[in-house]
Amino acid sequence: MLSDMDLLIKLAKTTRFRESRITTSNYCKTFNVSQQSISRRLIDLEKSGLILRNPSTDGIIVKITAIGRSLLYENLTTLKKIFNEYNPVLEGKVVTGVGEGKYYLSKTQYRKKIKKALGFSPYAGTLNLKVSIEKSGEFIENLQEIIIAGFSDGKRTYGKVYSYKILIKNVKAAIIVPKRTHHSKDIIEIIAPIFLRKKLKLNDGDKITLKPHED
Amino acid sequence: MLSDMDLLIKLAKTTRFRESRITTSNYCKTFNVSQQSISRRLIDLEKSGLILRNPSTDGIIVKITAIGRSLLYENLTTLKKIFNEYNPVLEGKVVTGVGEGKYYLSKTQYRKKIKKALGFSPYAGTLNLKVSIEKSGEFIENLQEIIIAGFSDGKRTYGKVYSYKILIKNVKAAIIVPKRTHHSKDIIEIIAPIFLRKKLKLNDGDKITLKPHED
DNA sequence: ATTACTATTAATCGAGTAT
DNA sequence: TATACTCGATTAATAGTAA
Repeated sequence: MLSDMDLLIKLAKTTRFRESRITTSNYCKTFNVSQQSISRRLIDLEKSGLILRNPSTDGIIVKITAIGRSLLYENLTTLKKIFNEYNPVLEGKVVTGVGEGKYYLSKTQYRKKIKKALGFSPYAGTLNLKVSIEKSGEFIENLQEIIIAGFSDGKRTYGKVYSYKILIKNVKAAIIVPKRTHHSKDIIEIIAPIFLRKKLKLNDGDKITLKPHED
Repeated sequence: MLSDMDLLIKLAKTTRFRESRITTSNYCKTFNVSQQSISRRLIDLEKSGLILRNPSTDGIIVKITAIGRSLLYENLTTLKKIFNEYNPVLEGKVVTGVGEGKYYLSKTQYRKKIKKALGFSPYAGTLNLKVSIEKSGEFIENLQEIIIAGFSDGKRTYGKVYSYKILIKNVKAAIIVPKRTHHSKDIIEIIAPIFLRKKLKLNDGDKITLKPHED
């Protein structure tokens, strides 16, 4: 039985994510199904948003979409994890903070919740790193998410904060992402039990590597 | 639609290739199919030799077989190739030849065929490397196979030889595997247009790295 | 050559249920 | 509780063809 993923992998092998001409009669040989089936399944893949398709009497111009590509990449990551070949790191460059992490860390209730959730009392400032949006997205996606619940102090409500445990030069730390800025950004904020800038002698522009940290 | 690979990946994620207890009712939730379908599909996977299955009224003890594992690994390699993350190398240790390559290279007809197939006239000896059987198997499996046809000289017939283009310290060379010894061995034989031992100053015990070579 | 529609056949799924 | 059988319902695949 031919799965979507099988067909998508075959497409990726032959098109390499570029606009390419294929024919259903070619494909049906490799999967040992009918020409009609390949035709229908390609239409299905298009309906699912995994490929773009431009059929003609001369073949079909296909291109794997970003969604299709990320589905394939997700599969790759899964298989790497299965075979213990997944050792992700994230490179970042130290920048002077513009994030709102420091504000959050000034609230006692957040500090208490962070201590409970992450196991350390955070230093009252964040280390800000400039990163590749794409790479940080992928890195963070594969970390275990720990949610710091929001709260209300009577005057206003404070939103939840997403946190992700990491190691930064063997110091246990965490990336924090306030819910209201929970979208891809090129600056990430890091909290730690110590003043990272001082203890690790970091200056603006220094490159640093983050690793996942699981207990 | 649930494919064998989807189910096998899920099994690999939860069992990590160890004997583990699962239940069909648990699995059907993640795939959004019926309990009966998971049951039947697991039986199918067993019939295909991909898993071992020991059902009871308390669940099913499953274990992914070597065949199942290699199918998953093949998928990993395919996806790595798609995302250009596949840069295989093979480490070997120089040993004094015990292979039969030299005999083959003494036959003019083989030499002519090699020149035609690989694009170089081979030096009349082979460089022998001791390698890990498992790693060399995987390395060679992923190289393009070029067959040097066999022939007959009237007295006897000479079998075909499999060859695989490689780079050894940037020298274009090839692994050769005579058909009659075409099984996993811990010694591989390399031919090249030059006397590798002399030109690369190699001695027994020296470690060397092979890379694939495509034209 | 193609792609892909329609009608028919084949395979797969799931409800009910035995064990 | 499990697994997994039978069998009717559903879905997918193919043959024949139109475009």
